[in-house]
Amino acid sequence: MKLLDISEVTQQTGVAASAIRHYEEKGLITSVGRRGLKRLFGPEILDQLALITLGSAAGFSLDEVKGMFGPDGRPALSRQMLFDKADDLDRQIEQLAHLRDLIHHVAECPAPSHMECPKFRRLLRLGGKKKLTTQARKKRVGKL
Amino acid sequence: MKLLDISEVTQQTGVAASAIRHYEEKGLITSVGRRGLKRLFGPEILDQLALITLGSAAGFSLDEVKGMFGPDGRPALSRQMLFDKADDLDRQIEQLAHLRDLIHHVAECPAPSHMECPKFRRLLRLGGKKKLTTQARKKRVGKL
DNA sequence: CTACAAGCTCAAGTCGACTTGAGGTCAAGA
DNA sequence: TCTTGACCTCAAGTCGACTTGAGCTTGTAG
Repeated sequence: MKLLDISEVTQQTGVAASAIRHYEEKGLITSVGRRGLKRLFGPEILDQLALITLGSAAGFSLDEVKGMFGPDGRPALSRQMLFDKADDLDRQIEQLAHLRDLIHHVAECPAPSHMECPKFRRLLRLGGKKKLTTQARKKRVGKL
Repeated sequence: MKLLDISEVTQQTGVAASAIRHYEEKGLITSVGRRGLKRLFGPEILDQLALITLGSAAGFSLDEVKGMFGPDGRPALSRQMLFDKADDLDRQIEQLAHLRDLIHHVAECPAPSHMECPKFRRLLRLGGKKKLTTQARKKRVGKL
């Protein structure tokens, strides 16, 4: 079982070293030891980081991700809270799909002003009235 | 055609007055005039705010929303950029669906540690390798 | 006419998730 | 042994989207 230093982890996951340290500080991950000052991680760190990346890409805060599946893999959230989160995700998905349709329409519709296009307004009316039971957040997911 | 003051707009849209002023300052919307100091808005503001809310709920920055459909309704973005954004949304949707499945599994799986559950790891492996062509951001979408 | 609630402006603050920078440490190669 | 480069810590900074607070203005009800 090979131990990885932080540069190997960043290489294999694309997660910045500063972010990894940040996650450790917040208790989302733990290093298995040190060589001198340098952190050493077990191979499971790769899955854990994939999970953190996925969770935060989906709009959960680090604290929420931590609650969903902590470093030990045991969720700190109740079953009900997890189901609520899954429902939130479904609503978020609906919204995204809705916006995607709207954007497609904008790209294709010849009307000079979309607000005057009845189809656009109809699409617009469909969305945005449901409440989320837990917070969902959004931040930069990726670039170019 | 009735004019609305800012409190009526917040009432009908749920968007805070401070946010509305912020959007105006950033050029996403414009008020049609003033009564004394107080801003007056035309009824189209309701659709415009719905659009802004939807767009930013979907992870776009205010600048991006502004580009997608400015206050005049004419998109400042090329058709290609719009299609790219729509594709990004599709990828984001995939990720969200993926995480939802993972969370459902976490809620239902009896394994003490998810990292040891083969199904969990299989689900985990499926996601998180696609690139977005434009930035997608995430922020607070709603609460409770 | 006067008071007041509601809005206004402008500057500063907040929050989350990192990033950056200064200055320090240390394992390993020459 | 000496040097170096990779890492370290800790404090401070950044970014976006607002929110908050202080102090000012004004249409409208009494």
